[in-house]
Amino acid sequence: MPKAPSQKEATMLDQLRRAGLKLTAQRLAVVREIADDCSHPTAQELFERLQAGLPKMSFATVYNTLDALVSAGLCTPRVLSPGATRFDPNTLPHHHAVCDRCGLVIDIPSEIGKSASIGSARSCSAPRAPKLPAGFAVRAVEQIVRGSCASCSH
Amino acid sequence: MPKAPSQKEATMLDQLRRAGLKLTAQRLAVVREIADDCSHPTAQELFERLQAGLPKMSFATVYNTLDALVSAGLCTPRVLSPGATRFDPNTLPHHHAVCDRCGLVIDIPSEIGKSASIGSARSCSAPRAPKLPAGFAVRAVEQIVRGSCASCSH
DNA sequence: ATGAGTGCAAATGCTTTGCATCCTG
DNA sequence: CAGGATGCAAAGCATTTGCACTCAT
Repeated sequence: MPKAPSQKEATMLDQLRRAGLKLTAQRLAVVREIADDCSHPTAQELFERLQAGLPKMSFATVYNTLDALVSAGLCTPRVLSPGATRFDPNTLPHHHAVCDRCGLVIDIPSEIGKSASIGSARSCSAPRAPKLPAGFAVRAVEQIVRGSCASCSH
Repeated sequence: MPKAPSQKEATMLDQLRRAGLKLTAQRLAVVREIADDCSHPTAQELFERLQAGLPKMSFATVYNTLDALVSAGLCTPRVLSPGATRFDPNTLPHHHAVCDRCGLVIDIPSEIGKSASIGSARSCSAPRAPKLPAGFAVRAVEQIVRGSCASCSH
């Protein structure tokens, strides 16, 4: 049996509707696939998974839909390593840990208010950034922690 | 007249020699081109500039040489936006400001010891990273400040 | 019914690879 | 003079584009 729509999924569909975008079978499938996926999939990966349910879906549609989600502010493209853009449905401020060896990506919630050595995206997003070039208007701050995950460090 | 070799250039060549790599005309040219370049050029850009002095140099050689520099720890590949890897000869800990509109990349020195909301790479590189996944061995922390540069904000 | 959305296939852009040739150490 | 390095061209991926057709609204 098909699983029930998650909260996140429902919200994303709702926002797509509000943005005046048509809810096609392909978009429903992409949203369902990515809404609760914290693995930061690439377009390739999503395409492959979606083949199961929609054998005729094309790459172009996957990219189109992801672009629509990005434009609607429902997910963020991330280039965490060379080769492929990943898509991140987590719209809360957070950073990423990336394993150099296996490529695993793990979300790191930014702890707002904590006197962190790693600042949160929110607290950094306007003031306090040190020595920024004059006139630079900050929109977002990303942090990437590189290293080896538990499995790869054995 | 050809400009005199910079300090940085001389050091890089020295380290390549120490690494047992042959100093070919192509490598000399790549090192000279990148050593004091803080614009974070792509392989394409370097290739185009190098054409002037070495019309027969191939792409493969540019990539080979850059790989050699990276392996020797003399420069770092950076994927700051989708599409192309940039090469960064600055080996001191620092972060980057990236302009969303024109793609300009600006180095931000990490101010070690400052109680910064943006932590320095060094101070973050082992302890203090909040809520890191258990067993994750940190090698480096990157920060990317996204927004609009002075010219693009007009 | 109408225009946004889709599928297909070809094109593009960055990077890698295979192999014969060259040249540094 | 031997093995690393180069040049060339073709192959490999990720992503984009053009266009005729389809379908959600």
